[in-house]
Amino acid sequence: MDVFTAVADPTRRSIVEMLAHGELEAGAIAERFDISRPAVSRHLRLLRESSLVCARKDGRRRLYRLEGHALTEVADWAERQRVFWSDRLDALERHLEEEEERA
Amino acid sequence: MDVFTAVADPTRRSIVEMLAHGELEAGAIAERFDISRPAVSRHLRLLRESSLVCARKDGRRRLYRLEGHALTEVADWAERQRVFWSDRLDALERHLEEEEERA
DNA sequence: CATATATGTAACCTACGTGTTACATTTGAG
DNA sequence: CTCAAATGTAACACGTAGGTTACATATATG
Repeated sequence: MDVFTAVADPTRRSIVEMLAHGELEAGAIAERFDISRPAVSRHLRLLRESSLVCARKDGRRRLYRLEGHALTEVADWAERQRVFWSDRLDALERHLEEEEERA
Repeated sequence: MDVFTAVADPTRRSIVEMLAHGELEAGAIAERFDISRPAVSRHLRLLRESSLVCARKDGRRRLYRLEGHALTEVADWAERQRVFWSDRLDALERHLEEEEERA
């Protein structure tokens, strides 16, 4: 699964947000959702397969943490398109659009 | 449809990339894909509904162009998570350095 | 006005993603 | 050794996304 698809799911985005603040074990992640633990486990696998997170074993627990690279891919793509777009517009057009948005 | 889901589809990402370089009419977009025109038309509608693009009529053609905000939403989210993550990583490195100093 | 062109909509089909429950696997503890 | 805890996997159900073809809706043009 590619990174964009991985991040399209709201549950997986939430997991990414959790892990952005630090390492968490699978159980701790699962208990923050209303869905079943296997469902969360699947999301974690998809996040691993898309390289958004990685996991390490600690006894019988698995500790998940965020992997920066994949996130950068998303941010960079979106930012690059946005830059092309804004370069393409001249200052006047941009100004007029902002006027319309305020109206 | 939310922006993340909109951007998860490779066809729609290609359309966004095309439009980042300038306005295009529906037909010009459609002919660059192997799928049927109605299929592309649907993608365009989804992109409109998620505010990634907007369209204006010009005679019997419809000219599509990129809309900046929605893209920014994606870029900002990804970048924000990445920053939290790297801040967290810096903290860990600092912690480990302190450990070393004590050793 | 009649017709062709450009585009979107509707109805339908299929594949796939996401949920569930039941089971397997690993590992710490008594 | 045995058992419970933590986690992942398998099999299945089901909704929805995305493809197709057929049709509808403007709008330019002869």
